[in-house]
Amino acid sequence: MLARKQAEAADARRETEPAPGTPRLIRVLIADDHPLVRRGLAAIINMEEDASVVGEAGDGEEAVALWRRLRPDVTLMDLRMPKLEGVQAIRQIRAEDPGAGIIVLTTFDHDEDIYAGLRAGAKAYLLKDVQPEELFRCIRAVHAGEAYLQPRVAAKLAQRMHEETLTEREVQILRLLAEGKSNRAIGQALFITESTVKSHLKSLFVKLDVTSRAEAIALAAKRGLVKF
Amino acid sequence: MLARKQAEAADARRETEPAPGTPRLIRVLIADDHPLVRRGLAAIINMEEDASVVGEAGDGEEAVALWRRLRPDVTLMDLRMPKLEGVQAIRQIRAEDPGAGIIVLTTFDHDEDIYAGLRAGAKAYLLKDVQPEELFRCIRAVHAGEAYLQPRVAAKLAQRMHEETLTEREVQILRLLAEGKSNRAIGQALFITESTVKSHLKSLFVKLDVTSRAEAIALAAKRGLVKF
DNA sequence: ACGGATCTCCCTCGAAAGGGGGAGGCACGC
DNA sequence: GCGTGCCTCCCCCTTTCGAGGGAGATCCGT
Repeated sequence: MLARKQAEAADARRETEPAPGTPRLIRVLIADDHPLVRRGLAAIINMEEDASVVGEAGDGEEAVALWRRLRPDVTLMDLRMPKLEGVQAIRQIRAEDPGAGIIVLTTFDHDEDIYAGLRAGAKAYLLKDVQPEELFRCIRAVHAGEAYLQPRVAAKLAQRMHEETLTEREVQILRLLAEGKSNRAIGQALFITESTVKSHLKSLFVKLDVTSRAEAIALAAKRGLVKF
Repeated sequence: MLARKQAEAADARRETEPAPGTPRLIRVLIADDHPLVRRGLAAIINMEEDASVVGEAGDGEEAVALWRRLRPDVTLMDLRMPKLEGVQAIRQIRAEDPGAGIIVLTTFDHDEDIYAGLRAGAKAYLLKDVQPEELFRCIRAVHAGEAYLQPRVAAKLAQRMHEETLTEREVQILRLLAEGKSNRAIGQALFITESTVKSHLKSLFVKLDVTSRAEAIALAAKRGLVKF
């Protein structure tokens, strides 16, 4: 698998390429919707002796397209991006190469995001408050085929295991709830009766351990189940 | 005022200082709680010929302290930071030098944040999705004593003008509401009766143009009036 | 001294929301 | 084929909300 990746990489060398002479650089692709962050990350990664940024993507679609062309060793992927969410982009990439080394690099420490990111196939999940040194360590680890988790992230993930998982329907209802809709409006939106909505809400409240819809919204926001 | 700033800057040259020979560099201080972002920003700013990052702060307190020591020409300030919020840090700095050039650089485009940042005395408000070129332009503008607003930010600000402003009490109640508290609980928290809470809620609903507490929470979250 | 804004508290009343139960249908896995 | 989980809908009942009024107190700027 490694041999194959190297071979494909050889003819795909295009894009930003600051140090061509040096042998065996870790080829990094950056996907982040903030140009400032992309350029900043690229700058500090390129300062490292063993890594080189070969491409930058500003949204999920671009990330997948660039990954196909460049076949980077490591992809740094933000989650919240236009056009295609990071999680979806990861799925598409992993569908083509299950061994692809992808690092989620984001500000969100919601357990839901972490879980979704890793489930999609990311090898590592880093919060943007990491020290640069830790990022470099992570890049090298993923390049070597290893997984990498920050303690904080691992703790969040473990915590999620102990939490009740909501059904698809419950999440739908929770989202509509968070938009401020009434039970009746939720029912109309989902083509079910108000009774059914209440029924779902009941189990929802039990699972989230709350007693009011307002509490439910607050908790859902904290966990990243709904986005504003 | 400019002359004074230059004079003070002369003896304060310490910290990170990559290009000392070149004359009249714009001396930039970065305050952001993400080391990765700090280093990234510093890297690309230092690539510019006329600017140089002289210091990096990881929280609000550090930002104020470093600003005192370094007296930079321009300060890039994130809003959400540990220990001391960006807005507070801006206030403290402006209290010492009303002419201080401060640029808010953040991901939040909530009108409330924008308003608070500029009211505190920032000369510019940039969203992190700006192109690096625009950031450089902004730094130069602020260094020249000018204000700088992105069209998107200006639009948000204009929009806010047409919105009803909430009273202090109403904001307090809105925050407790967003935590999922009942009217009674809110009353107990604020040492007022439930009737009074309802009374405030009435005007709150009218101002926000909503009909339920859930809607109010959703809207407040969108506007940045409450943080999760 | 005045209006205006804000905060405080009170009333009623109908409409939602929440708590307690039960129950049928349906798909999925063991 | 039988349980299990999920979705659907129903009942009753109590509590809370939200809408409609009104009203006194304070502070502040003019």
